[in-house]
Amino acid sequence: MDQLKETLKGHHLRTTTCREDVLSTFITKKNALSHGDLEGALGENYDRVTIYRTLKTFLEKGIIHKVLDDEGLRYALCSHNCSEEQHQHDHIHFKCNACGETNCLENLSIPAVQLPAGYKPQNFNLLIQGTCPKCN
Amino acid sequence: MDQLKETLKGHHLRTTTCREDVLSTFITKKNALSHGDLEGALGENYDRVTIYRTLKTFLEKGIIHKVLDDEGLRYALCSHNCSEEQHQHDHIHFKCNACGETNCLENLSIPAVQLPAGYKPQNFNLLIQGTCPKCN
DNA sequence: AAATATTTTGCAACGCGGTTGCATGTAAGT
DNA sequence: ACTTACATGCAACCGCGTTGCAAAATATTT
Ligand SMILES: [Mn+2]
Ligand SMILES: [Mn+2]
Ligand SMILES: [Zn+2]
Ligand SMILES: [Zn+2]
Repeated sequence: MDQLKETLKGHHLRTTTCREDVLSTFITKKNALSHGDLEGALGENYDRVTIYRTLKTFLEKGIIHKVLDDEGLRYALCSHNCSEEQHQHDHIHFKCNACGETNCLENLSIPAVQLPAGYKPQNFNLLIQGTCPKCN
Repeated sequence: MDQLKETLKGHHLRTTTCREDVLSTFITKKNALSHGDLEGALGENYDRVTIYRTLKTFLEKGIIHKVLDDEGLRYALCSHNCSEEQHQHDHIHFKCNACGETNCLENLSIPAVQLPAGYKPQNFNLLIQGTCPKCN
């Protein structure tokens, strides 16, 4: 059975060509993608709105996660077993100021910080900007 | 001499009532503010565009810095001696999911991380979301 | 294989955040 | 006071993202 269809089924989603193409794009390009990137990659095939809705659905079902950025949101594949119930993303994101790519550093977890009394942390987002190995 | 005027002069900016009011709003409310927050606070006094331009100018001159957010950008006062030449912001930002406020934790610097070979880091942005002391 | 129920898509329209051009108004230096 | 450089308001515009609704596609049942 097709790998893409299997992933979609695994997250309780109907297989549609748009979903397959969006998922496939995330897999082949490995960096974080904005809606505009996808629109560029998938061209005239799908309506803008459909891509927005696909991203929203993928977010909810735990297929992708948001990546914070100082200019516009991006999305990246969830590597591990995220689902509708649990998203876990304490890894670092790196944005290259030269090529503009943003990537997940899946192996690097965000270091713990000692917050002042009264703060109850739940989510962590660490974005490091600089130059990536390719542009070095 | 007025404190506000002095700050503006110090960053080589002309004193205008809009700039004074925006700066004053940042000082009295202590949390990070969005453009919308300022529009709400300053009401009918100024055009939206003027507020946008004031924020842009303050950013460039080192009076405020951007604060990352999972939904829309915010801005906060630069505490130390930022200028046109140097912005230094390695402190942590905390966003409360209850009251919605985002604050600078100026005393908490972002812990160093060991990046893989080839990555040259320049900027760090750490956003922690959770519950703040007030909403605890 | 056909019929049905349910979800997904495309289209049009809209709202919001942010930018630009240009004429007018204002601050600062002389 | 006069001049110059900068700041503001207004109008128009663009891009991102959302919503409502009818048509199309998918999954399920017969
Ligand atoms: Mn990631
Ligand atoms: Mn800050
Ligand atoms: Zn790069
Ligand atoms: Zn709070």
